[in-house]
Amino acid sequence: MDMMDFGNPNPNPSYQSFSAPLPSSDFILSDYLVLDDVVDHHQESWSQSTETESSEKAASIDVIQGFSDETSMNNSNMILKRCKREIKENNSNKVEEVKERVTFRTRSQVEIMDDGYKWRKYGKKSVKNSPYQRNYYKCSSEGCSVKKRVERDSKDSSYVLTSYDGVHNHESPSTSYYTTPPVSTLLYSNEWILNHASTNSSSY
DNA sequence: CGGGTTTGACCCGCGC
DNA sequence: GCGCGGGTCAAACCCG
Repeated sequence: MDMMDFGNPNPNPSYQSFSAPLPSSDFILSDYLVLDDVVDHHQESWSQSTETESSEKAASIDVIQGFSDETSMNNSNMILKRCKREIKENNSNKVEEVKERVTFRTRSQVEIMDDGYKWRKYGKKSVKNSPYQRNYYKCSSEGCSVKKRVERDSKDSSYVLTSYDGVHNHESPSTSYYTTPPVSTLLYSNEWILNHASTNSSSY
């Protein structure tokens, strides 16, 4: 299986290489979505509506704001859905358990994308309502529990859905791709999107 | 031989 | 309680 550089679709707030994807071979980055939990909650449609989703999960918090203008986002080939934080209640105490999940939808002919981190495949499952199988990967770095799921979009097989769960607690093995110093997690969530929404429009 | 992949089994949560 | 589906485990296998 060919590997290809995917820029860095990585929820790790410390790095920012999105602006410098290195297209190679048959990788086509002509359409790009940043989504949250889209696989779980929006299977019926990839339409670009954003108005009704936040009400689906009362515990969800939008950390991305300021993109009401979908048209402008479309023009940059990158459509932001939202990033959420899930809050879970734990017995007596209300514990805020942050589960960073970011889902990317990428038009690609291959499913393996090199995002700068080293992944170890640990499972593969067939998915209901999809002819394609979902692959499960863990970050192979010691002590890092970041996971990702990769599956092909059942509605449009030319797209690959990549979901990242968690945040890397280490640097990417290929730090040469990264140029921006670390910023705080929540700040990054905004800045990362904002920067690329404004700078990527002519990248592809 | 070490590290990654494959794949069937197992676990768990959820809906009925 | 039961079945289903998603997620994970781990032994076997593969490959450099």
